[in-house]
Amino acid sequence: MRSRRDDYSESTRAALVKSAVRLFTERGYAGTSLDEIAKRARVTKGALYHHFSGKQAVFEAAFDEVESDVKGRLEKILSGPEAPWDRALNGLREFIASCLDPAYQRLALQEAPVVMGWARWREAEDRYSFGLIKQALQDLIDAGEVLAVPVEVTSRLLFGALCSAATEIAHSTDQRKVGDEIEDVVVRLLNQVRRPAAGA
Amino acid sequence: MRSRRDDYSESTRAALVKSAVRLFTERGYAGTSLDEIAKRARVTKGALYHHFSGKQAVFEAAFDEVESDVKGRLEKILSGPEAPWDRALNGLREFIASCLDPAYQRLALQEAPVVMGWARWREAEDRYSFGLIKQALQDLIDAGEVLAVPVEVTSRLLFGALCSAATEIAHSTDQRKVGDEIEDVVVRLLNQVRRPAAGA
DNA sequence: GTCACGAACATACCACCGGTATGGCGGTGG
DNA sequence: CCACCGCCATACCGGTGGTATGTTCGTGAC
Repeated sequence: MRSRRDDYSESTRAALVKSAVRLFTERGYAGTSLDEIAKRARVTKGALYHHFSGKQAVFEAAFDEVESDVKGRLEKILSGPEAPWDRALNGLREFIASCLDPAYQRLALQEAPVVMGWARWREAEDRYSFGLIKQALQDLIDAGEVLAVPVEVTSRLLFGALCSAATEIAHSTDQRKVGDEIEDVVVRLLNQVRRPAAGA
Repeated sequence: MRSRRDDYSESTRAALVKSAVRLFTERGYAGTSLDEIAKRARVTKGALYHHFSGKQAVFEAAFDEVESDVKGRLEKILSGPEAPWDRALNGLREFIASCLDPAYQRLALQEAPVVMGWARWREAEDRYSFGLIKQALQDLIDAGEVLAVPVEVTSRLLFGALCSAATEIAHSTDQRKVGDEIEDVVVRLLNQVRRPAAGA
């Protein structure tokens, strides 16, 4: 039976993660102290170290929090009822939109590879956004919508391009304009590799 | 007149930068202490703080060191006597090769945006590799080799894709195979946007 | 030659932060 | 009702970035 204490414990842990996401997004990993994270969650460092093994673990929890959110929205779109090509396109737009979230931008895309180490980050990304992008590309190929390409490296190229572009959008003064430009270029490129038989 | 002391000073500064490049590459920015950097250069932290205003400044000096190297090699190729299309292709190969250098990989591409802050990093990149890529793309458009595209965002997409891909290559067990795959995909994409009149 | 001066360092010290050890409070199961 | 233990607070330590101060020695003026 789930006890009252379990509720309390989970609540403080969630508060710590929420606090960590906020502060890591605002000041970065190196710029935020554990005392600040704990203080914002109205506890002390002792509580933090009870729930997490260290600063890295706190970061990874914040990372999972942010990634899960994006993954959820992407999954919903990619498993929709539309045609494969349209699902991919909508997924693309959704991913770009997600990248505009400062938390996802800084935590998951910028700092995570440095803080967690590239290998661990890549492993984690395989279970989140990158994994979905790879899957979407594979689906397009299986459906005969696009020419056969090496899925792993192509999705890696696509992922890198989108992350870089999204950062550009996020920091530009006219987000709408830059966003449209990028979507335009990507769609044009995708249309180039689209199989003639499937196209208009 | 250049004094003996100036020689000494420049020598120790260079030794500090070299030491910083080495250690930042091996252990990352957060993982290396200023004492270590100074020790490897056979001086103390006092000397380091005489030449640099702080840890960030040391990192930026190391960053400039690595970037200048890559920029030099790229400039040589891009300003060669070959046709624009071939120069671009050779530049592409050279850039991918440069990305395999652990120092450039980790320092300039991975940690720099986090350590220097994205805005400052972007500003610096405009004067280094990214600036050259953007210029190369502009040249291709001016020469009528490829379709007109928004240069800024397209080169950003390309740059992001290449960096991401290069990291993938660097960490893969069979670098040759993955490298060839990536070059193949990129060249195929580029050929898609190549103007029919200019192509074969 | 020598002497004062300042650049080029070395040394000593401080504040802060990640991490650990220990103490105490209160919900929970028996 | 009580002993236990999870949950959390407090106290403390080592290391690190940064600063302030001391020391050496090449340099240029006389």
